Amino acid sequence: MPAKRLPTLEDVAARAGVSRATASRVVNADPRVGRLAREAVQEAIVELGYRPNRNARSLVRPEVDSIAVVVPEAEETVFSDPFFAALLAAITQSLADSPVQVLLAMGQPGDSQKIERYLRGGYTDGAIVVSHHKDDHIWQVLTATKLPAVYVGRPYAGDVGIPYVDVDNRAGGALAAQQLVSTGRRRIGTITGAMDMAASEDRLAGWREQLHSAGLDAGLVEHGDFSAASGAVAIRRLLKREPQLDGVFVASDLMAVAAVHELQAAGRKVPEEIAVVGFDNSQAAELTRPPLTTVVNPVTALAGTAVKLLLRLLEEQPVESRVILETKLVRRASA
Amino acid sequence: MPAKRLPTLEDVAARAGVSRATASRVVNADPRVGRLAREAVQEAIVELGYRPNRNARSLVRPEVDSIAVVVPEAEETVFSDPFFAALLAAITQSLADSPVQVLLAMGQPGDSQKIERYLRGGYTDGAIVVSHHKDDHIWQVLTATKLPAVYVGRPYAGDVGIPYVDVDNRAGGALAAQQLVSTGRRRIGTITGAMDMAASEDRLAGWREQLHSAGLDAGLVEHGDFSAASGAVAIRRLLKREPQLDGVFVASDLMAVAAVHELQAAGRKVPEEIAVVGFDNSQAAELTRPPLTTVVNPVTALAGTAVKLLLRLLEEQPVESRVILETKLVRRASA
DNA sequence: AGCTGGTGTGAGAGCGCTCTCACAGTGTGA
DNA sequence: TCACACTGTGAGAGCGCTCTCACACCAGCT
Repeated sequence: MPAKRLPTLEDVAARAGVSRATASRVVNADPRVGRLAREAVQEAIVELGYRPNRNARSLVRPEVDSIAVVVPEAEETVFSDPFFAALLAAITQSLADSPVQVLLAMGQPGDSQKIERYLRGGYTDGAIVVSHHKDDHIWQVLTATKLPAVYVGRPYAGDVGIPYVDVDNRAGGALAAQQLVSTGRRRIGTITGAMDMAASEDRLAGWREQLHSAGLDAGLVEHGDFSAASGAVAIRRLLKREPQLDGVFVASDLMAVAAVHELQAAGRKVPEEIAVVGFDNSQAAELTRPPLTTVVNPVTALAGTAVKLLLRLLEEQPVESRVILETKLVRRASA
Repeated sequence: MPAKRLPTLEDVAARAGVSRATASRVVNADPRVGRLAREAVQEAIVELGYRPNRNARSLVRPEVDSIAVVVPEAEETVFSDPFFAALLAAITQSLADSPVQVLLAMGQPGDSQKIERYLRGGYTDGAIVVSHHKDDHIWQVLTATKLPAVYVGRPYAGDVGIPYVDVDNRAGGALAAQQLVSTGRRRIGTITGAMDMAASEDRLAGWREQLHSAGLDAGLVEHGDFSAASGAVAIRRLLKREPQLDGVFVASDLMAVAAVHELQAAGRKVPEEIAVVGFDNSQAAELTRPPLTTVVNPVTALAGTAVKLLLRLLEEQPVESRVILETKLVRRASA
């Protein structure tokens, strides 16, 4: 029930005493308009409070005007997890100078229906999917509707015909393990992320590989879910299983910080008695005591690459089917 | 250059051997369609990867489909400041069950041009403006284009004809001061937020009022800008001006946590030697040591009310011109 | 047989805009 | 003087969709 109809270009044109075409030219800053007509139109726009109808414009001039950032996680998680926050900031940032809008689509990981409906609904021109879980069917929707999309993080299902950017998680896990091994740790555990995500698998695989080649036991694995709480629980389990634990690789800084607190509460000195290596190199890694040795997750590059790939996809240009970014270890006090 | 034209409803209809009208009915789940026709259309949709064109639909059926959350702050700030993060999460959350999309418009506080262009551009049906500064002209744009909008936080310019929701910042400041006074503090300072924002003014006014009525000096004021760094700087200045400082009200938890750390680094015991009261009751207030006594900023209610008001505005229903939410003090260890 | 009402379907208008095309008006050079 | 280009403007088609209206068809009644 649009009680008061918004002013249209037609109204503006009528008021300015010109044709709709001329009014349109003024709105779009077309230079071939006479001084008088231009001023009359501009005046009419102000008087009527005219605001172009984006839908009508997009209908006739089909340009890219929005991309969705899809995060199949609960809203609180998205805004409180520093990795997502940083990623979102970086994505928005890298689109700041373009007229492309960023839409945020979130939702419980279990219930991806809402997101799927969203993607099918034609709300957006393209999608960047972050934090993909094993069980969601997002990629199938993307494929079925041919919606241009890019994943951040390798899709669990493997190559599904959608390009992705990822950090070399396997190498990262190996780097972390190597740091622990090379500083003389011998009873090394790991706390993984949610195991329905490829990143968790890869980090674990890298850690395992490295321990094996050092001839160490790679069985001290506990599964977290990337949340702080799960990090605390996991380290307690690990300690119970192996009281002599002297090193641990934690698959995210958020969990690592929680684990360190837990260790300190249990009277264990970090790093003297037990070394901790995190993953992400988030701000928390720097601020916590002791500062966290951690594997760099190059969020800005990840976001930038994803945006670049998607924009190319939207222009129908060929793109790499995957881009793997290198990682490195930042040595601080915790290991 | 749309090389491959996307399938339209016309294409679907042709493939299914029905009219466009019938295809449209199937897409919109209109029950008055025969079994055969329905199945044929559904099949055609899958085969063609059809996805409705939102613009065309919105053109003819003008419904609310997106609202913008406008935050005139830098992207990093928005995602790292817990107040914004919580507010965004709450806004998104309260729109989660409606088909309304949330658009995020951010930008440097100084340069509100980008945001203004955005609001004028007809990208959205309504706006929730958060963190309004004295110098931005956002409200003028909103008024000029008659874009339905709601402010979170009293607009600096006062009543500008745009409804707003706010917490009672003045009462909050008074509450904080009262807590300090009533626990025997006598040399009480305050660290304000950015002074080009109404919230900062109001919190300061409440604090000042309370000190006056207790017969205490209300001159120990240092200005921050709501960032952690500014909190640290301000507390140092305060200590320099008044080494006997025994209480301080900090206008946000983020600054308060930084101030506490700074105090501890300077060897002052909190709360024994100096009591600290924050504002926001963010998660950090609970987690920091000692836990922060702080004034509650009811983020969820703020967000919910703003959304409710805006939706009513969009339905052309009358709304209150302002809603002021009550606040209270949460007593923890820091004061 | 004719009438009524319900059901499924199609034709076509029109949402607000852009853009092509045509054309009037004004110089400019042969 | 006429042909020519160039500039500014308007008429009108059409983007993909929804929705009204009309109508064909069939059942069940008189």
